[in-house]
Amino acid sequence: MKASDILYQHDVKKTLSRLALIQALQSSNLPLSENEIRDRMHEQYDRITFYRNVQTLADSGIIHRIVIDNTLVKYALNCCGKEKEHQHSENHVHFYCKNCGQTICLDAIPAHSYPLPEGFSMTDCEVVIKGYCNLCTPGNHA
Amino acid sequence: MKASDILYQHDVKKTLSRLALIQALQSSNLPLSENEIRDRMHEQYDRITFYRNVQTLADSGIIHRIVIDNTLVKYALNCCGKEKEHQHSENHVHFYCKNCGQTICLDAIPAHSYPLPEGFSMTDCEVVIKGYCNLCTPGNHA
DNA sequence: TATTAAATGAAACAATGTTGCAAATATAGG
DNA sequence: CCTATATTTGCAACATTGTTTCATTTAATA
Repeated sequence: MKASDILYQHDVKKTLSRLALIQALQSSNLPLSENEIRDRMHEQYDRITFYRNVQTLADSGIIHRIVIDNTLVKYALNCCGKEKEHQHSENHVHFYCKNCGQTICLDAIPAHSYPLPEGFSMTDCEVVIKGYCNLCTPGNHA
Repeated sequence: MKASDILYQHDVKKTLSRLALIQALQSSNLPLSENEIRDRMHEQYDRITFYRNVQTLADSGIIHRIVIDNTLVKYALNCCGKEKEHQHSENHVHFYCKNCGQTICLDAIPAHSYPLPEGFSMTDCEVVIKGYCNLCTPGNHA
């Protein structure tokens, strides 16, 4: 889907930096870090605007934030760039390769539901699996 | 268990700042942030030493790190201060209250195992559930 | 096209995490 | 107990990440 249509459908103002940010994410089928997005945005990248826009786009449901650890955050378009019309499930599982850094949205795998203590309520469940991808798992030879 | 015994059993050198760090965590039955630990360490707290020691103690299996999000990390003793002798399970579930900030180790709940794509391998599974604790859930009146 | 509210980008700040290095300290051996 | 040695500590300086204020620019509406 066109970046401008995504913004329009989510009732978010169309600006050059937002279009460039969405297009950067669309140029990859994997979630990207700020640095990876910056490299794809070229001149359009401004750090302060970036922080504000990822907040705005996350709030409006266009993208989601994946916290790999306290020093690494990745961003991904909801619906992962596919043309699916149905709303992206917020609570799916993410995989991070500790060797190559590749991050994968396992959209097909919903986060398991865990029993909470009496009186507690849940709004989000974030699951990050760390390990090695098919290319980096010892013993696999690509 | 005494802090010095914990260090000895894990073959980590006994120093004042490590003892104070462990004792700070022992003084709470909930995981603590750096600031919460700092307040409990008083004069013994030094920021650089703190970062190095949490790394050392995590590597040796004495504590574990809970990344709530990119701007908030909590630390907890393995075995959660209880006198259990068995090794703490690395992959349990954590709960974070979005209202009061309280973080809870749900030690009894092992992280669910998720199917990975062919050729992938897992080393860690981090599950953070966010929501509201019993005191902060709307509708509950303490 | 003019109006208005929102978005941008610069500067300055705040918080978090890291590295190099000299001084201090913990353990092991005598 | 004392000395030797390797580790730990704490300072200074730096790097990265994220935020706030405010004047200017831009997008959407009438």
